[in-house]
Amino acid sequence: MLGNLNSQKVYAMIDCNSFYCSCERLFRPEYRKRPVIVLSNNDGCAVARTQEAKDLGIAMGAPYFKIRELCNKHGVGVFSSNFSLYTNISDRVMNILAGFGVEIEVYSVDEAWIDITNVTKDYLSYGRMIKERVEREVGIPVGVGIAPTKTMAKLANHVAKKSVRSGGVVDLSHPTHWIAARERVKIEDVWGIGRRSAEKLNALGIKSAEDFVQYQNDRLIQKILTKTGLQRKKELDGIHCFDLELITQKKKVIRSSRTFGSSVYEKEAMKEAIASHVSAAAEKLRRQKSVCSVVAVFFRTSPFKNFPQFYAHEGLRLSSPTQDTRRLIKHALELVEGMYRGGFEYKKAGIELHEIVDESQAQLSLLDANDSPLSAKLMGTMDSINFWHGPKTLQSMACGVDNKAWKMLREHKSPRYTTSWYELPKVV
DNA sequence: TCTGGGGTCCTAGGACCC
DNA sequence: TCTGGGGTCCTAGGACCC
Repeated sequence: MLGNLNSQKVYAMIDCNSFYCSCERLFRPEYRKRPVIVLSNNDGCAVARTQEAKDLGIAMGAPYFKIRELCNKHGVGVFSSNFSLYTNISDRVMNILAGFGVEIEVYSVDEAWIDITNVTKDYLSYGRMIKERVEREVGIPVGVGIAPTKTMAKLANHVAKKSVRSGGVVDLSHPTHWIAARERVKIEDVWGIGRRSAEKLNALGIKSAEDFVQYQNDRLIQKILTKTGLQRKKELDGIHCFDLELITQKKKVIRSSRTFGSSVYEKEAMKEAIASHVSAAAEKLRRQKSVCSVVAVFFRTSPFKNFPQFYAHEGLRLSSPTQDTRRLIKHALELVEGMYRGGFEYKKAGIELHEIVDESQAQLSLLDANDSPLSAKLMGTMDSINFWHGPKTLQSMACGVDNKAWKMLREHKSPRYTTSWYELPKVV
């Protein structure tokens, strides 16, 4: 059903350009015109690239050891990821967007939709104003896509990024420009159509977003792409299927995992790593005021290596829900005890918390001790110490005291310019 | 030497029950 | 001894996102 015209919405999708790289550039003006990349944890691979870096042929996810030469040769600015900086800059951008007085869905660290249906009649000018203000007040360049559905606003945003002529703002609020825009966008660049689905659609002769919309057999589309895939197709033709999600949903699964800085060969080191991951995940769990009933542990060797491989992943149900780091560590370490096999070179480990529910609606167990009031107090104190004095100021002994062996490598990390008094930028 | 991390949603298929 | 259909719940795995 199309719904009547009065209920027609207009959304703007705002997306920061090469977000992590743009954050690094803020404090390093000498890189404004030069290629910049940001590396994943452990300086493993490139996870963000500026246009100049893309033009050099640096692919998303390219392992750093394979592109190091190229980077040196072309004077590419190379940075380890600095998430406290990016989150902080992201907050500033989102605050400005929220300040326009409309509904907002923060979709990721660098993207948001806002509902601009009733704030203006001239959507294009409004989009330009949004772009101009974010760039002036935070210094991060953004693209703006405007359209009656979320999926089409994403598409408009994509066109805005590619088209120099658009000046970074594309308005598809009116159907006149839909066909031309959809013809420019490859099917694999449509939001929600990944590589696998694109291959299947290509086989049906669907190459562009426009081909997709024109394809008549919706039953087949649903079969290939599932229900949500068909909804995306409709949204590309202006039919509203997805509302803005205004309330941040609590996580249903919390995961903490990491590749080791250097390989782990000992069970004790593995236990320290696992305990550290539990600590991080449990802190997240408490921050969203939840408890969990299942903890799972996994670890693995490197799939890129020739040597004997081992992968283990096991979960354990607790007798009652908890948010107590100590209890979670205890059970996670029991799992490690049972799962660990010596004689392998371990490269990665992590934990997951499942069956997460609100702490207020946790089932009371009469047989087993729930987290006691004392536990809540202890955890609360620990969280606040770590908040004010920095992560890991206070932690369980199980996490180890000197775990250099598996700690991650971050050789190119920029200072925490905005979140640490000790690392403020200096004006000289 | 060196290849990320953290999520969500959907479906198929098995187990089980009536 | 044999045959059926329909419903629900759970889990594993695929696919996608940034």
